[in-house]
Amino acid sequence: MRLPFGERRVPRGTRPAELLREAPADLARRALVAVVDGEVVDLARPLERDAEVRFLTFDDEAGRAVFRHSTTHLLAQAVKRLYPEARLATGPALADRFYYDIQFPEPIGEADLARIEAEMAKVAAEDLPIVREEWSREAARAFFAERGEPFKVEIVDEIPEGQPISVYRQGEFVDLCRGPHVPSTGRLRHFKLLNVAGAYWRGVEGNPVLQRVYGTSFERREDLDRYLWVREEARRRDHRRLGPELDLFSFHDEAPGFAFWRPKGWVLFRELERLSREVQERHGYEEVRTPYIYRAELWKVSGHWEHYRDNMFLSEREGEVFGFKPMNCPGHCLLFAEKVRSYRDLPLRIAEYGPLARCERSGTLHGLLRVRGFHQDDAHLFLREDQIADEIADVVAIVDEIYGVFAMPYRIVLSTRPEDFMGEPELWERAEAQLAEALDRIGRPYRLNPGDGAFYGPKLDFYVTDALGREWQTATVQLDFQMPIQFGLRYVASDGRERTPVMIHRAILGSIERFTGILVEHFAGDFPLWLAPVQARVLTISDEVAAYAREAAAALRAAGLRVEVDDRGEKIGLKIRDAETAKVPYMLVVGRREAEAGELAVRARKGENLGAMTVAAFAERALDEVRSRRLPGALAGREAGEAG
RNA sequence: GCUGCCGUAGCUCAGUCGGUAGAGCAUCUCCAUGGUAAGGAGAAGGUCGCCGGUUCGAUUCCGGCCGGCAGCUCCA
Repeated sequence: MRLPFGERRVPRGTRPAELLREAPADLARRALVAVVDGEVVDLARPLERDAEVRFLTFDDEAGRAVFRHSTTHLLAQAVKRLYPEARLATGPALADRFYYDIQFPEPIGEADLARIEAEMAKVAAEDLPIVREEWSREAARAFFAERGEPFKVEIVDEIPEGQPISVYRQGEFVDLCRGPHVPSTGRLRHFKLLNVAGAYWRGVEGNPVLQRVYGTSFERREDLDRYLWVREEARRRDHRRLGPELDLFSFHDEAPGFAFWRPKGWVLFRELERLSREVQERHGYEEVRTPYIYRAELWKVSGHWEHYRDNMFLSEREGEVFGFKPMNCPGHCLLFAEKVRSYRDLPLRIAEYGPLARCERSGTLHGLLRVRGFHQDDAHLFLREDQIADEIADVVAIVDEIYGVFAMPYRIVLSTRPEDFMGEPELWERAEAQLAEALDRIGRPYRLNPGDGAFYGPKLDFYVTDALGREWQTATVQLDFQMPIQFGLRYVASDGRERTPVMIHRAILGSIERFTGILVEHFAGDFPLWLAPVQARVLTISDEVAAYAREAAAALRAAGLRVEVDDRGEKIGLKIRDAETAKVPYMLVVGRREAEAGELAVRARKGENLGAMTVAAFAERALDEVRSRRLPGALAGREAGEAG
């Protein structure tokens, strides 16, 4: 046997667990499962031949999956003890959690989770060995039928001929399962049941509705605590709570899926647009504004009619159907086609920030993160095929610039041809290869996500990581050979012949609505100064300095800062508290002393006292912070750019 | 869209076993002019999501619809 800690000769039938006796203590203690010639198996699975044997711990993604999958069995066993009538369906591990779909005799609520959890703790304390057995189909069928587990019987029936049917036994509990599993229930100490939701058996509408019990588990207590803290913190930062609280935006029943931007939120929105314009102008983009509503004819040409109609807002007028645009590309194609284009004009980069509308299914709407009306920092690039790699490199450079500003690392995913696609498969393959090649050329790693491309082309999706370590899909770059053909777009090549340009659809922030929602949660409302809707608030100590306060505020506004005055007849403590709650970065306290000296007593957020300074000195300091788009303390040192 | 849950004042929530509702915060008025996270007093504020049914009477029970939440599915 070849082991990470050397080679060993052992008799046939030796178990990986036995090999661990000679392993370093840390590995021996932490190993969860073995990998024998690439196959993940139980530590108790006898070795039949010479092989390379490795061990997985909780540090390995696959190890964590096994660990959490084993926790689902712990959950199932506890449930069967408490509710013998419960019928088990399936219980897989997710990226950071697990769930088990269960049909309870009576629906349970989240209040019941603590009881189940307590029972799980008992099973874990019993430290029951988890043992694999292989059964005949008949035996498995009979067993689960007799135990009143119709879902398990159904699964048994669907296991292909020739594939072994394995069950795992821990104490009195036996579950149908492919495995592998950790060696005993005692390994699973740090777990937490999170929530209950409904789910159809096999995820098919019309099937019986089961209750999906979510939970998570970790090897170490502190990692579980950290996970739960992040969850709780995410709840506190929820943009749906903070947004209205900070006076940024709101929603009304009258327009489901469409945000109302209040003045303060709109400041944020415009600052993001400003950042985008600033960067893109430097990269040779030209901004346009095209119509919102087009005849159905256009959507038939672009392919949206066939592939995207269900998501479009359509209406009929004078016997004709019109559609509100869900994307800008067809409009930009019309613009491109207006003139005879030379190869010298390419790449032509057309940007637009106008409104888009997509009729998302009602159940998918979610605050600003998923809306029906939104704006993108959208652009369409028309180029020659030989310009693809350079142009993609340039787009990635823009991504770096923009996400660097927010200290958000990202990773890239390449999505390929979906089932519902347009055009010739060969063109798709060419486009997919070109995207991969462009990334290779600038040395950017990426992952593959087959079948997830847009209907007109493969794409690169950028997943950014926020301050809580959560990932969000934001930027997207889509390579499209189809639409230029559909629209009959041409340019005159250097040899005088007409050729079809290639198109790149790209957005960096993505939906600005969505991105604002992400930022609210990323910063927990504590925006960097350049984004803060109110950058400073002048607070008066008594009525007699109100005039001076207004004067100082006017001077700061004239300098280009967003400033409010709080001259209410309240105590300074209350005004500080209110400004702190509103997350105003600078509080400028003004009393008789400051009024006489022409100064401001500057208090930064979180109570830091910066002392008294003149109005001009504060303006200079603040403007410098705005211009540099500096980040607030906690994020300032964070690694930006690529996450690999 | 589907399943489950929810919808009472601007916000957070209590309450009515069927007899048209209450607290805190916010708002307004008055007193207090107070130096770094809540000064005091008073007032005003609700077609109890919408429509229908049952009932002498519905915010409460029933049904439908709308919206929200957790998921499923889908995705910027």
